[in-house]
Amino acid sequence: MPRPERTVSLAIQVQNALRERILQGDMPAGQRLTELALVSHLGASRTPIRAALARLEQEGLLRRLRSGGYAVREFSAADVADAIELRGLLEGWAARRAAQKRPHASSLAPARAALQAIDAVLQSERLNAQAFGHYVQHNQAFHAWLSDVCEAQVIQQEIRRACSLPFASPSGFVATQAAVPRARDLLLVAQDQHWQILRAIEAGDGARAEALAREHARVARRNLQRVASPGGVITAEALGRLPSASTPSTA
Amino acid sequence: MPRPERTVSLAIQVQNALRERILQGDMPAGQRLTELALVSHLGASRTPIRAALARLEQEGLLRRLRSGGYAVREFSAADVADAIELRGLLEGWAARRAAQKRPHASSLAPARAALQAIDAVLQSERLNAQAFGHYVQHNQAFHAWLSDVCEAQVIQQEIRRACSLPFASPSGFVATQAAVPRARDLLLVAQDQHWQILRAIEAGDGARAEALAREHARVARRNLQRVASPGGVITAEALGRLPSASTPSTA
DNA sequence: TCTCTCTTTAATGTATACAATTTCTGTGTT
DNA sequence: AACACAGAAATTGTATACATTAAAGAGAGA
Repeated sequence: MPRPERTVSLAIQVQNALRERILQGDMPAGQRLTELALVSHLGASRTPIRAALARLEQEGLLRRLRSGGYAVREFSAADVADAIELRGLLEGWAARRAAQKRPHASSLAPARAALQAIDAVLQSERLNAQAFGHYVQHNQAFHAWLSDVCEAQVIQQEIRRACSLPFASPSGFVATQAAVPRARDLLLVAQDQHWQILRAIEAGDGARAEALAREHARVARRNLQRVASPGGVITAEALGRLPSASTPSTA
Repeated sequence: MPRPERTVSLAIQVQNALRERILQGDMPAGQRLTELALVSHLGASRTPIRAALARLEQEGLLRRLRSGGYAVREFSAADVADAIELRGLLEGWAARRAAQKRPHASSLAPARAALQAIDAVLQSERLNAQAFGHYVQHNQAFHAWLSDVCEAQVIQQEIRRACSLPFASPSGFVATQAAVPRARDLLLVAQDQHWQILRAIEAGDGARAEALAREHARVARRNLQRVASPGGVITAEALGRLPSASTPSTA
């Protein structure tokens, strides 16, 4: 019997559509989003649009204006780096907690499966777009598993929030790496860390698991620095079609 | 010239009123909140009430129901403990970052002032309600300073969110301690940690600052365990008028 | 008596009209 | 020319009617 085929509410559709457009860079950072303009662009009425805007603010993609309304949030290179480190911090906590809980082998199985799949992807020396897609998929699975095994609702929620900023998500910069010559080398390093995190959890070594997860996030930060210009400022071109990261308003 | 006397929107008023009632335990954990019921209770129309509900969900006090609508969120003792540890994790990050930044003496001044004020409060051997009030006030000031000096917007935001759960806030259990016989002793320990955190930051010792801040949060966790019953379950009576913590639905 | 289905009820989702506030603009004065 | 003020436009905040969907209950059949 098929699932009842849940129709998503208009508000969610609007939210997704707006997120897409913001992340694609269609709306420049700092720009104010007026509800009426969105009404004419998206077709929905103000009510679901208001709801979507509120949720996108909570997601971190918009910021509230003092006088009311919202604007596309601006991210400096420092903000992006901090967001990535935040994720590392939380995942590190999750890894330590998971190690302390001494999970059964059955709990470890999905992680092992995800990592074996990544191993398979990385076997070929040259990676095409499809290979990157597979990497992203199984990478997400591993990180999702990591936030699950700690069995701490509160932390899971924060990890989900931290990863909602696309450039902070575990696979945030993988797509941009597709163009980089030595892309595979970076993924190999990350994958080695994956295995070591899993082994540390298996062995009940919480401190090591935490340290590894933190270091693992720094790989993403290093990739960010490859993309950013020497001055530490992210240019729109450098980020390509990724997030709405831009120069901070003060600089 | 006085400030323009900003009138807060109805939605905010509703949000505050609802938060108050939830935290006072007027609405039992798990209870569904229907908009129409709130309309008749609070006088506002559905629109601002919907907005308030959405924001309270983001605050963590409500949870969304699959079928739509919201219910008062239930917190287990484990949830509360995790929330406290999350705060310690974030504040630890902030402390380390602050130490790495080597802040000027002028930046340290407000922290020193807050701690000296706490010292003054703790000098008397017997603490009355007013003394606890002062402790809470300056304790909040110190922790607010801690999240400020790290100068990382992203983290500040998360700390604010983590502290919005009242039992996870730095002063969450201070009020409940007022009844405990040796209350002052616990505060003395916490205050010593405050000074050591400040010294570590001053000395640029990031690792020590982080470890201290993490340990500092564990003081709050120990206080939680004093309040919780032996089985690890928080009873409504034990928590008194504090948060809407209750037994989890599964147990 | 149980269960399945249909009807009824109640709740949320959406659209829109109105109110209040903010922001811009043009004009007048100094 | 600079500033202040008033008015108009635009934008968000609020209320409410309507649509849609989930939940509850009644009734018939097994």
